Amino acid sequence: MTLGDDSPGDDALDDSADDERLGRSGAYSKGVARRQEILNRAIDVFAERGADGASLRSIARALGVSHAALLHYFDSREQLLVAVYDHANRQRPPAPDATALSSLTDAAEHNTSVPGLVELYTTLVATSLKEDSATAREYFTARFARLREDLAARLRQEQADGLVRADCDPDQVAALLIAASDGLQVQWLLDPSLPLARSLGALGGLLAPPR
Amino acid sequence: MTLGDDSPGDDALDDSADDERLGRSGAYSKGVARRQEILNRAIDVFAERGADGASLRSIARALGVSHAALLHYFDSREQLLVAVYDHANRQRPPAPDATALSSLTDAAEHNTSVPGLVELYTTLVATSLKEDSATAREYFTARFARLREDLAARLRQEQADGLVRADCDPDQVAALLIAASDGLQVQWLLDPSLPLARSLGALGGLLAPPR
DNA sequence: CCAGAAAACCGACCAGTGGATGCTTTCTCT
DNA sequence: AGAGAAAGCATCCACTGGTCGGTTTTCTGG
Repeated sequence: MTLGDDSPGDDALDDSADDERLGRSGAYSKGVARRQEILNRAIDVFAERGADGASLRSIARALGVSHAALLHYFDSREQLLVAVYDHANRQRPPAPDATALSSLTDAAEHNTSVPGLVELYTTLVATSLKEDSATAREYFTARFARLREDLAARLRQEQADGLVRADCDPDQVAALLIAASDGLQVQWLLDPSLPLARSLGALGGLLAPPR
Repeated sequence: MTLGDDSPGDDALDDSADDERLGRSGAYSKGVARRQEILNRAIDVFAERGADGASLRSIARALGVSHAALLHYFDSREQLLVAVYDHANRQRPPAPDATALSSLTDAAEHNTSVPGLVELYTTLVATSLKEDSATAREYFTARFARLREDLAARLRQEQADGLVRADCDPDQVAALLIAASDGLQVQWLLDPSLPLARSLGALGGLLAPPR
Protein backbone atom coordinates (compact mmCIF):
# COMPACT_ATOMS: atom_id res chain seq x y z
CA MET A 1 0.00 0.00 0.00
CA THR A 2 1.07 3.58 -0.47
CA LEU A 3 0.39 4.10 3.18
CA GLY A 4 3.44 2.67 4.87
CA ASP A 5 6.16 4.40 2.92
CA ASP A 6 4.62 7.61 1.72
CA SER A 7 8.07 8.86 1.05
CA PRO A 8 9.01 12.50 1.61
CA GLY A 9 8.33 14.68 -1.39
CA ASP A 10 5.44 12.80 -2.92
CA ASP A 11 6.75 12.80 -6.45
CA ALA A 12 3.39 11.94 -7.94
CA LEU A 13 2.13 15.45 -7.60
CA ASP A 14 4.73 18.12 -7.22
CA ASP A 15 7.26 17.48 -9.96
CA SER A 16 7.30 19.36 -13.23
CA ALA A 17 4.32 21.38 -12.08
CA ASP A 18 4.42 23.60 -15.13
CA ASP A 19 3.22 21.03 -17.61
CA GLU A 20 1.87 17.80 -16.20
CA ARG A 21 1.17 16.80 -12.64
CA LEU A 22 -0.43 13.41 -12.11
CA GLY A 23 1.76 10.34 -12.06
CA ARG A 24 5.33 9.89 -13.07
CA SER A 25 6.26 11.68 -16.21
CA GLY A 26 9.17 9.95 -17.83
CA ALA A 27 12.71 11.08 -17.34
CA TYR A 28 13.71 9.81 -20.73
CA SER A 29 12.25 11.39 -23.81
CA LYS A 30 10.66 8.10 -24.78
CA GLY A 31 8.90 8.12 -21.44
CA VAL A 32 7.31 11.54 -21.78
CA ALA A 33 6.20 10.66 -25.29
CA ARG A 34 4.61 7.44 -24.06
CA ARG A 35 2.85 9.36 -21.35
CA GLN A 36 1.22 11.66 -23.86
CA GLU A 37 0.35 8.67 -25.99
CA ILE A 38 -1.33 7.00 -23.05
CA LEU A 39 -3.35 10.07 -22.19
CA ASN A 40 -4.47 10.53 -25.76
CA ARG A 41 -5.40 6.95 -26.46
CA ALA A 42 -7.05 6.37 -23.10
CA ILE A 43 -9.71 8.99 -23.69
CA ASP A 44 -10.50 7.34 -27.01
CA VAL A 45 -10.86 3.94 -25.42
CA PHE A 46 -13.05 5.48 -22.78
CA ALA A 47 -15.23 7.09 -25.42
CA GLU A 48 -15.47 3.97 -27.54
CA ARG A 49 -15.93 1.33 -24.89
CA GLY A 50 -17.25 3.21 -21.87
CA ALA A 51 -16.06 3.25 -18.30
CA ASP A 52 -16.26 -0.50 -17.85
CA GLY A 53 -14.52 -1.18 -21.13
CA ALA A 54 -11.66 1.08 -20.15
CA SER A 55 -9.78 -1.44 -18.06
CA LEU A 56 -6.04 -1.14 -17.73
CA ARG A 57 -5.58 -4.14 -19.98
CA SER A 58 -7.99 -2.75 -22.55
CA ILE A 59 -6.21 0.59 -22.71
CA ALA A 60 -2.85 -1.15 -22.76
CA ARG A 61 -3.95 -3.34 -25.64
CA ALA A 62 -4.89 -0.26 -27.64
CA LEU A 63 -1.35 0.96 -27.16
CA GLY A 64 0.36 -2.34 -27.81
CA VAL A 65 1.86 -2.56 -24.35
CA SER A 66 1.19 -4.59 -21.25
CA HIS A 67 -1.08 -3.27 -18.55
CA ALA A 68 1.89 -3.21 -16.18
CA ALA A 69 3.41 -0.52 -18.38
CA LEU A 70 0.54 1.81 -17.55
CA LEU A 71 1.14 1.26 -13.87
CA HIS A 72 4.69 2.31 -14.43
CA TYR A 73 3.47 5.77 -15.36
CA PHE A 74 0.55 5.98 -12.97
CA ASP A 75 0.22 4.64 -9.46
CA SER A 76 -3.27 3.30 -10.05
CA ARG A 77 -6.07 3.17 -12.56
CA GLU A 78 -7.77 5.91 -10.61
CA GLN A 79 -4.78 8.19 -10.95
CA LEU A 80 -4.59 7.40 -14.65
CA LEU A 81 -8.21 8.34 -15.21
CA VAL A 82 -7.83 11.55 -13.24
CA ALA A 83 -4.83 12.38 -15.37
CA VAL A 84 -6.85 11.67 -18.50
CA TYR A 85 -9.60 13.99 -17.37
CA ASP A 86 -7.13 16.65 -16.39
CA HIS A 87 -5.41 16.28 -19.74
CA ALA A 88 -8.66 16.61 -21.64
CA ASN A 89 -9.44 19.80 -19.76
CA ARG A 90 -6.09 21.40 -20.42
CA GLN A 91 -6.84 21.17 -24.13
CA ARG A 92 -9.35 23.97 -23.58
CA PRO A 93 -7.65 26.99 -22.00
CA PRO A 94 -10.25 29.11 -20.19
CA ALA A 95 -11.06 32.57 -21.45
CA PRO A 96 -9.99 34.88 -18.65
CA ASP A 97 -12.56 37.61 -19.25
CA ALA A 98 -15.70 35.53 -19.52
CA THR A 99 -18.89 35.94 -17.55
CA ALA A 100 -19.38 33.58 -14.63
CA LEU A 101 -22.26 32.02 -16.44
CA SER A 102 -20.71 32.01 -19.89
CA SER A 103 -17.57 30.31 -18.64
CA LEU A 104 -19.74 27.52 -17.32
CA THR A 105 -21.78 27.29 -20.47
CA ASP A 106 -18.60 27.08 -22.50
CA ALA A 107 -17.24 24.34 -20.26
CA ALA A 108 -20.49 22.41 -20.49
CA GLU A 109 -20.45 22.81 -24.25
CA HIS A 110 -16.93 21.44 -24.38
CA ASN A 111 -17.73 18.51 -22.10
CA THR A 112 -20.74 17.46 -24.08
CA SER A 113 -18.85 17.74 -27.35
CA VAL A 114 -16.09 15.34 -26.39
CA PRO A 115 -17.53 11.82 -26.33
CA GLY A 116 -17.10 10.09 -23.03
CA LEU A 117 -16.00 13.17 -21.13
CA VAL A 118 -19.14 13.60 -19.07
CA GLU A 119 -19.18 9.91 -18.28
CA LEU A 120 -15.54 10.09 -17.25
CA TYR A 121 -16.21 13.12 -15.11
CA THR A 122 -19.20 11.57 -13.37
CA THR A 123 -17.37 8.30 -12.84
CA LEU A 124 -14.46 10.10 -11.27
CA VAL A 125 -16.60 12.24 -9.03
CA ALA A 126 -18.31 9.08 -7.84
CA THR A 127 -15.00 7.39 -7.07
CA SER A 128 -13.79 10.52 -5.33
CA LEU A 129 -16.59 10.05 -2.80
CA LYS A 130 -15.31 6.64 -1.79
CA GLU A 131 -13.57 6.79 1.53
CA ASP A 132 -10.32 5.21 0.38
CA SER A 133 -10.08 7.26 -2.76
CA ALA A 134 -6.51 8.42 -3.01
CA THR A 135 -6.06 10.80 -5.92
CA ALA A 136 -9.55 11.60 -7.08
CA ARG A 137 -10.78 12.97 -3.78
CA GLU A 138 -7.90 15.37 -3.46
CA TYR A 139 -8.19 16.41 -7.07
CA PHE A 140 -11.89 17.16 -7.07
CA THR A 141 -12.09 18.85 -3.70
CA ALA A 142 -9.34 21.15 -4.89
CA ARG A 143 -11.05 21.63 -8.23
CA PHE A 144 -14.38 22.49 -6.67
CA ALA A 145 -12.78 24.88 -4.20
CA ARG A 146 -10.84 26.65 -6.92
CA LEU A 147 -13.86 26.84 -9.19
CA ARG A 148 -16.08 28.23 -6.45
CA GLU A 149 -13.53 30.87 -5.58
CA ASP A 150 -13.05 31.87 -9.17
CA LEU A 151 -16.74 32.09 -9.91
CA ALA A 152 -17.50 33.97 -6.72
CA ALA A 153 -14.92 36.58 -7.62
CA ARG A 154 -16.39 36.93 -11.09
CA LEU A 155 -19.86 37.25 -9.62
CA ARG A 156 -18.78 39.94 -7.18
CA GLN A 157 -17.35 41.91 -10.04
CA GLU A 158 -20.52 41.50 -12.05
CA GLN A 159 -22.59 42.62 -9.11
CA ALA A 160 -20.45 45.74 -8.85
CA ASP A 161 -20.96 46.31 -12.55
CA GLY A 162 -24.70 45.94 -12.17
CA LEU A 163 -24.82 42.85 -14.37
CA VAL A 164 -26.00 40.58 -11.59
CA ARG A 165 -28.60 41.34 -8.97
CA ALA A 166 -27.09 42.39 -5.68
CA ASP A 167 -29.42 40.60 -3.30
CA CYS A 168 -27.67 37.24 -3.38
CA ASP A 169 -24.53 35.82 -1.82
CA PRO A 170 -21.85 35.28 -4.49
CA ASP A 171 -20.37 32.33 -2.61
CA GLN A 172 -23.66 30.46 -2.47
CA VAL A 173 -24.47 31.29 -6.05
CA ALA A 174 -21.04 30.11 -7.17
CA ALA A 175 -21.60 26.69 -5.60
CA LEU A 176 -25.05 26.70 -7.10
CA LEU A 177 -23.82 27.41 -10.59
CA ILE A 178 -21.30 24.60 -10.54
CA ALA A 179 -23.83 22.20 -9.10
CA ALA A 180 -26.42 23.13 -11.70
CA SER A 181 -23.94 22.75 -14.53
CA ASP A 182 -22.77 19.35 -13.32
CA GLY A 183 -26.25 18.08 -12.64
CA LEU A 184 -27.62 19.26 -15.95
CA GLN A 185 -24.86 17.51 -17.86
CA VAL A 186 -25.84 14.25 -16.22
CA GLN A 187 -29.49 14.74 -17.05
CA TRP A 188 -28.55 15.64 -20.58
CA LEU A 189 -26.47 12.51 -20.98
CA LEU A 190 -29.39 10.40 -19.82
CA ASP A 191 -31.74 12.26 -22.13
CA PRO A 192 -29.92 14.22 -24.85
CA SER A 193 -33.14 15.85 -25.96
CA LEU A 194 -32.93 18.18 -22.96
CA PRO A 195 -31.93 21.73 -23.89
CA LEU A 196 -28.87 21.95 -21.68
CA ALA A 197 -27.82 25.40 -22.75
CA ARG A 198 -31.29 26.80 -22.39
CA SER A 199 -31.63 25.52 -18.83
CA LEU A 200 -28.39 27.15 -17.88
CA GLY A 201 -29.64 30.23 -19.63
CA ALA A 202 -32.71 30.22 -17.43
CA LEU A 203 -30.40 30.48 -14.48
CA GLY A 204 -28.87 33.51 -16.12
CA GLY A 205 -32.30 35.04 -16.30
CA LEU A 206 -32.81 34.52 -12.61
CA LEU A 207 -29.50 36.20 -11.90
CA ALA A 208 -30.18 39.26 -13.99
CA PRO A 209 -30.91 42.40 -11.98
CA PRO A 210 -34.53 43.58 -11.77
CA ARG A 211 -35.42 46.21 -14.30
CA MET B 1 -25.96 -13.10 -20.71
CA THR B 2 -29.54 -12.09 -20.09
CA LEU B 3 -29.75 -11.35 -23.73
CA GLY B 4 -30.49 -14.68 -25.28
CA ASP B 5 -33.54 -15.71 -23.31
CA ASP B 6 -35.12 -12.49 -22.17
CA SER B 7 -38.28 -14.37 -21.54
CA PRO B 8 -41.70 -12.86 -22.29
CA GLY B 9 -43.18 -10.82 -19.47
CA ASP B 10 -39.96 -9.61 -17.86
CA ASP B 11 -40.85 -10.60 -14.33
CA ALA B 12 -38.11 -8.48 -12.83
CA LEU B 13 -40.12 -5.32 -13.13
CA ASP B 14 -43.81 -5.76 -13.44
CA ASP B 15 -44.84 -8.10 -10.67
CA SER B 16 -46.32 -6.99 -7.36
CA ALA B 17 -46.07 -3.40 -8.45
CA ASP B 18 -47.82 -2.12 -5.38
CA ASP B 19 -45.01 -2.72 -2.96
CA GLU B 20 -41.67 -3.64 -4.47
CA ARG B 21 -40.51 -3.65 -8.03
CA LEU B 22 -36.86 -4.43 -8.63
CA GLY B 23 -35.78 -8.05 -8.77
CA ARG B 24 -37.62 -11.17 -7.87
CA SER B 25 -39.53 -10.91 -4.64
CA GLY B 26 -39.97 -14.34 -3.16
CA ALA B 27 -43.07 -16.37 -3.67
CA TYR B 28 -42.62 -18.09 -0.32
CA SER B 29 -42.89 -16.05 2.84
CA LYS B 30 -39.32 -16.84 3.70
CA GLY B 31 -38.33 -15.37 0.37
CA VAL B 32 -40.02 -12.03 0.85
CA ALA B 33 -38.55 -11.79 4.35
CA ARG B 34 -35.08 -12.50 3.00
CA ARG B 35 -35.55 -9.84 0.40
CA GLN B 36 -36.31 -7.22 3.02
CA GLU B 37 -33.38 -8.45 5.07
CA ILE B 38 -31.08 -8.06 2.11
CA LEU B 39 -32.28 -4.54 1.37
CA ASN B 40 -31.89 -3.49 4.98
CA ARG B 41 -28.48 -4.97 5.59
CA ALA B 42 -27.08 -3.93 2.23
CA ILE B 43 -27.51 -0.25 2.95
CA ASP B 44 -25.65 -0.72 6.23
CA VAL B 45 -22.78 -2.49 4.55
CA PHE B 46 -22.69 0.28 1.99
CA ALA B 47 -22.59 2.90 4.72
CA GLU B 48 -19.93 1.12 6.73
CA ARG B 49 -17.62 -0.06 3.99
CA GLY B 50 -18.30 2.24 1.08
CA ALA B 51 -19.15 1.43 -2.51
CA ASP B 52 -16.07 -0.70 -3.07
CA GLY B 53 -16.57 -2.61 0.15
CA ALA B 54 -20.12 -3.44 -0.81
CA SER B 55 -19.33 -6.40 -3.03
CA LEU B 56 -21.87 -9.14 -3.40
CA ARG B 57 -19.75 -11.42 -1.26
CA SER B 58 -19.33 -8.79 1.40
CA ILE B 59 -23.05 -8.13 1.65
CA ALA B 60 -23.76 -11.85 1.57
CA ARG B 61 -21.29 -12.43 4.39
CA ALA B 62 -23.11 -9.87 6.52
CA LEU B 63 -26.27 -11.90 6.00
CA GLY B 64 -24.72 -15.29 6.50
CA VAL B 65 -25.52 -16.49 3.01
CA SER B 66 -23.54 -17.11 -0.13
CA HIS B 67 -23.20 -14.43 -2.76
CA ALA B 68 -25.13 -16.59 -5.18
CA ALA B 69 -28.16 -16.25 -2.94
CA LEU B 70 -28.24 -12.53 -3.63
CA LEU B 71 -28.25 -13.19 -7.34
CA HIS B 72 -31.27 -15.35 -6.79
CA TYR B 73 -33.23 -12.29 -5.72
CA PHE B 74 -31.61 -9.79 -8.03
CA ASP B 75 -30.42 -10.24 -11.57
CA SER B 76 -27.20 -8.35 -10.98
CA ARG B 77 -25.34 -6.31 -8.43
CA GLU B 78 -26.46 -3.21 -10.26
CA GLN B 79 -30.08 -4.17 -9.88
CA LEU B 80 -29.53 -4.94 -6.21
CA LEU B 81 -28.03 -1.53 -5.57
CA VAL B 82 -30.81 0.22 -7.42
CA ALA B 83 -33.30 -1.70 -5.31
CA VAL B 84 -31.44 -0.65 -2.18
CA TYR B 85 -31.59 2.98 -3.20
CA ASP B 86 -35.23 2.70 -4.12
CA HIS B 87 -35.95 1.01 -0.82
CA ALA B 88 -34.17 3.72 1.15
CA ASN B 89 -36.24 6.35 -0.62
CA ARG B 90 -39.55 4.68 0.04
CA GLN B 91 -38.84 5.02 3.73
CA ARG B 92 -39.51 8.72 3.33
CA PRO B 93 -42.96 9.32 1.87
CA PRO B 94 -43.07 12.70 0.13
CA ALA B 95 -45.25 15.45 1.49
CA PRO B 96 -47.78 16.10 -1.24
CA ASP B 97 -48.35 19.78 -0.54
CA ALA B 98 -44.78 20.98 -0.29
CA THR B 99 -43.18 23.80 -2.21
CA ALA B 100 -41.07 22.81 -5.20
CA LEU B 101 -38.03 24.07 -3.38
CA SER B 102 -38.91 22.73 0.04
CA SER B 103 -39.53 19.25 -1.30
CA LEU B 104 -36.02 19.29 -2.68
CA THR B 105 -34.53 20.68 0.50
CA ASP B 106 -36.28 17.97 2.47
CA ALA B 107 -35.02 15.28 0.15
CA ALA B 108 -31.49 16.66 0.36
CA GLU B 109 -31.75 16.76 4.12
CA HIS B 110 -32.84 13.14 4.16
CA ASN B 111 -30.09 12.04 1.81
CA THR B 112 -27.36 13.70 3.80
CA SER B 113 -28.70 12.28 7.05
CA VAL B 114 -28.53 8.65 5.97
CA PRO B 115 -24.87 7.62 5.81
CA GLY B 116 -23.82 6.31 2.45
CA LEU B 117 -26.95 7.40 0.63
CA VAL B 118 -25.39 10.21 -1.36
CA GLU B 119 -22.48 8.00 -2.25
CA LEU B 120 -24.87 5.28 -3.34
CA TYR B 121 -26.89 7.72 -5.40
CA THR B 122 -23.85 9.19 -7.13
CA THR B 123 -22.41 5.75 -7.79
CA LEU B 124 -25.65 4.60 -9.35
CA VAL B 125 -26.04 7.68 -11.49
CA ALA B 126 -22.51 7.12 -12.73
CA THR B 127 -23.22 3.50 -13.62
CA SER B 128 -26.46 4.53 -15.28
CA LEU B 129 -24.41 6.52 -17.77
CA LYS B 130 -22.53 3.44 -18.93
CA GLU B 131 -23.75 2.26 -22.27
CA ASP B 132 -24.51 -1.30 -21.21
CA SER B 133 -26.23 -0.33 -18.00
CA ALA B 134 -29.36 -2.40 -17.78
CA THR B 135 -31.46 -1.39 -14.81
CA ALA B 136 -29.89 1.81 -13.55
CA ARG B 137 -30.27 3.70 -16.78
CA GLU B 138 -33.94 2.94 -17.07
CA TYR B 139 -34.53 3.69 -13.43
CA PHE B 140 -32.85 7.06 -13.35
CA THR B 141 -34.09 8.35 -16.68
CA ALA B 142 -37.58 7.58 -15.45
CA ARG B 143 -36.87 9.10 -12.07
CA PHE B 144 -35.50 12.31 -13.56
CA ALA B 145 -38.40 12.60 -15.97
CA ARG B 146 -40.97 12.06 -13.24
CA LEU B 147 -39.23 14.50 -10.92
CA ARG B 148 -38.99 17.18 -13.57
CA GLU B 149 -42.64 16.82 -14.42
CA ASP B 150 -43.68 16.94 -10.79
CA LEU B 151 -41.57 19.97 -10.00
CA ALA B 152 -42.62 21.81 -13.11
CA ALA B 153 -46.26 21.34 -12.16
CA ARG B 154 -45.58 22.63 -8.66
CA LEU B 155 -43.73 25.61 -10.07
CA ARG B 156 -46.51 26.49 -12.45
CA GLN B 157 -48.93 26.49 -9.54
CA GLU B 158 -46.63 28.67 -7.50
CA GLN B 159 -46.28 31.06 -10.37
CA ALA B 160 -50.05 31.30 -10.55
CA ASP B 161 -50.14 31.95 -6.82
CA GLY B 162 -47.54 34.67 -7.17
CA LEU B 163 -45.00 32.79 -5.08
CA VAL B 164 -42.54 32.41 -7.91
CA ARG B 165 -41.58 35.00 -10.46
CA ALA B 166 -43.40 34.58 -13.72
CA ASP B 167 -40.59 35.39 -16.13
CA CYS B 168 -39.02 31.94 -16.20
CA ASP B 169 -39.82 28.63 -17.85
CA PRO B 170 -41.03 26.11 -15.25
CA ASP B 171 -39.63 23.19 -17.24
CA GLN B 172 -36.15 24.65 -17.38
CA VAL B 173 -36.25 25.68 -13.76
CA ALA B 174 -37.40 22.22 -12.73
CA ALA B 175 -34.39 20.60 -14.39
CA LEU B 176 -32.27 23.29 -12.84
CA LEU B 177 -33.51 22.64 -9.34
CA ILE B 178 -32.86 18.92 -9.53
CA ALA B 179 -29.44 19.50 -11.00
CA ALA B 180 -28.55 22.03 -8.33
CA SER B 181 -29.73 19.77 -5.56
CA ASP B 182 -27.78 16.80 -6.89
CA GLY B 183 -24.64 18.77 -7.56
CA LEU B 184 -24.69 20.46 -4.18
CA GLN B 185 -24.97 17.17 -2.37
CA VAL B 186 -21.84 15.98 -4.09
CA GLN B 187 -19.96 19.14 -3.21
CA TRP B 188 -21.20 18.85 0.34
CA LEU B 189 -19.99 15.27 0.63
CA LEU B 190 -16.56 16.30 -0.57
CA ASP B 191 -16.55 19.23 1.85
CA PRO B 192 -19.19 18.93 4.58
CA SER B 193 -18.46 22.45 5.79
CA LEU B 194 -20.46 23.78 2.86
CA PRO B 195 -23.86 25.14 3.87
CA LEU B 196 -25.95 22.96 1.62
CA ALA B 197 -29.30 24.21 2.82
CA ARG B 198 -28.27 27.82 2.55
CA SER B 199 -27.08 27.37 -1.03
CA LEU B 200 -30.40 25.88 -1.99
CA GLY B 201 -32.03 28.69 -0.12
CA ALA B 202 -30.15 31.17 -2.27
CA LEU B 203 -31.83 29.61 -5.25
CA GLY B 204 -35.14 30.23 -3.55
CA GLY B 205 -34.23 33.86 -3.27
CA LEU B 206 -33.56 34.03 -6.98
CA LEU B 207 -36.93 32.49 -7.69
CA ALA B 208 -38.90 34.85 -5.50
CA PRO B 209 -40.95 37.40 -7.42
CA PRO B 210 -39.67 40.98 -7.51
CA ARG B 211 -41.22 43.22 -4.89
C1' DC C 1 32.97 6.08 -26.31
C1' DC C 2 31.59 3.32 -23.05
C1' DA C 3 30.37 1.82 -18.29
C1' DG C 4 26.80 1.91 -15.32
C1' DA C 5 22.69 3.83 -13.36
C1' DA C 6 18.13 4.68 -14.07
C1' DA C 7 14.00 4.21 -16.84
C1' DA C 8 10.97 1.42 -19.63
C1' DC C 9 8.72 -2.61 -19.95
C1' DC C 10 7.28 -7.56 -19.71
C1' DG C 11 5.38 -12.05 -17.92
C1' DA C 12 3.76 -14.29 -14.20
C1' DC C 13 1.29 -14.19 -10.29
C1' DC C 14 -2.19 -12.83 -6.66
C1' DA C 15 -6.62 -12.03 -4.29
C1' DG C 16 -10.90 -10.54 -5.29
C1' DT C 17 -14.95 -9.53 -8.39
C1' DG C 18 -19.62 -10.34 -10.80
C1' DG C 19 -21.89 -13.78 -12.89
C1' DA C 20 -23.43 -18.78 -14.67
C1' DT C 21 -24.56 -23.43 -13.80
C1' DG C 22 -26.09 -27.56 -11.73
C1' DC C 23 -27.25 -29.61 -7.69
C1' DT C 24 -29.53 -30.26 -3.04
C1' DT C 25 -32.70 -28.76 0.48
C1' DT C 26 -36.78 -26.53 1.96
C1' DC C 27 -41.21 -24.96 1.49
C1' DT C 28 -46.24 -24.81 0.05
C1' DC C 29 -50.32 -26.33 -2.13
C1' DT C 30 -53.47 -29.85 -3.55
C1' DA D 1 -47.95 -37.71 0.92
C1' DG D 2 -46.02 -36.23 -3.16
C1' DA D 3 -45.26 -32.99 -7.01
C1' DG D 4 -43.22 -28.93 -8.23
C1' DA D 5 -41.45 -24.52 -7.35
C1' DA D 6 -38.47 -21.58 -4.48
C1' DA D 7 -34.33 -21.03 -1.70
C1' DG D 8 -29.77 -21.71 -1.37
C1' DC D 9 -25.00 -23.56 -1.89
C1' DA D 10 -20.44 -25.07 -3.96
C1' DT D 11 -18.02 -24.60 -7.77
C1' DC D 12 -16.41 -22.77 -11.88
C1' DC D 13 -15.30 -18.96 -15.13
C1' DA D 14 -13.27 -14.82 -17.27
C1' DC D 15 -11.64 -10.78 -15.81
C1' DT D 16 -10.01 -6.97 -12.82
C1' DG D 17 -6.38 -3.86 -10.44
C1' DG D 18 -2.11 -4.38 -8.42
C1' DT D 19 2.73 -6.46 -7.12
C1' DC D 20 7.16 -8.38 -8.12
C1' DG D 21 11.44 -9.84 -10.14
C1' DG D 22 13.76 -9.71 -14.06
C1' DT D 23 15.29 -8.02 -18.78
C1' DT D 24 16.04 -4.65 -22.23
C1' DT D 25 16.55 0.19 -23.55
C1' DT D 26 17.96 4.82 -22.93
C1' DC D 27 20.60 8.30 -21.33
C1' DT D 28 24.65 10.69 -18.99
C1' DG D 29 29.31 11.55 -16.72
C1' DG D 30 33.95 10.52 -16.85
